[in-house]
Amino acid sequence: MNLGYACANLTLAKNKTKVCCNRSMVKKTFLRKGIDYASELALLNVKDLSEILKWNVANNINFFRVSSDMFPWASHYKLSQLPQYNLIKSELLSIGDYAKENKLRLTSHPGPFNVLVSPSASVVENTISDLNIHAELFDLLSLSNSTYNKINIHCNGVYGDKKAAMDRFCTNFKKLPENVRTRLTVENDDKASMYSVLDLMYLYEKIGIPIVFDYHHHKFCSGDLSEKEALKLAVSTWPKGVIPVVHYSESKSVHENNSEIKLQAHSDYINNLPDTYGLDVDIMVEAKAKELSIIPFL
DNA sequence: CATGGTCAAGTGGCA
DNA sequence: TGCCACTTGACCATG
Repeated sequence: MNLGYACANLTLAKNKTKVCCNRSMVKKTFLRKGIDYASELALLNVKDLSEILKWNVANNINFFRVSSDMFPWASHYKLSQLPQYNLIKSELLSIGDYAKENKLRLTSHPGPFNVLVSPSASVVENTISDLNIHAELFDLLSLSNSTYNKINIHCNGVYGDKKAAMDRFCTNFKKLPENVRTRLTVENDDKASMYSVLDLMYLYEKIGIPIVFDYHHHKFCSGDLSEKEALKLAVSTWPKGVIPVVHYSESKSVHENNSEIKLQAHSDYINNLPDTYGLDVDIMVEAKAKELSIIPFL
């Protein structure tokens, strides 16, 4: 069992050097400075990914979610067009080697704008483009073509008919290149009207895509399964030889005893680790305090 | 240099 | 209708 955290390291971010992997810019700046500046930021982001992974190794953390914002405005150019592409490429290659040597599990979680179930062709197009960028990054890192290095998404839409939406997911899944398809996973949602683990089994049965179980989301969308049942079902969708990933977080509203905050929002820290019911899983902790939240449990 | 308004993208729930 | 929440606040104009 490995514990991991997502995207950013607060300890390093507070350094004078401001280590971070999601330097970006607003639209106006992108229009003004263009791909040259995007390249500079991307190179800094990539170098800092290396710093974070080194810190992780030094602190016995070998599970980490890579930021989806490594390349600012990446959907507007090909990575190979970046002026510093060769430098970025070689840096990523060496990070990939480092990850392999140290048995680091790297995953990703593209944002809520990825909607493979969308009835809109342009939304699906943009989704495919974003997923491609994630896969290209993973290829440059020489990460495995399997859900060991998952690219995990939600369905992100229902439109009044889950089955029809999931059918579109299956259709669009077939349009994805191999380096995305082999890594793609789906996660249960945190709204009752959306996709429970049980709902997502429909996708698994049709296209064999593994399900990431999120403990916190399950509380809001159980599909009438107990936590144990839903976890076991999700774990059963993972291929042999790949340890399933689960997500764990706690409610900010409960932590801070503040009913103004939505129950779904994530707390800074966690009080417990989840019950894995004897299953071997890697736990991605989604807490605002990032690495600080898991240190007590290592 | 500190700070507050603002920021690409999709969706659903809620006040 | 507009804000919040979602895997992560960061950028940048202004004072």
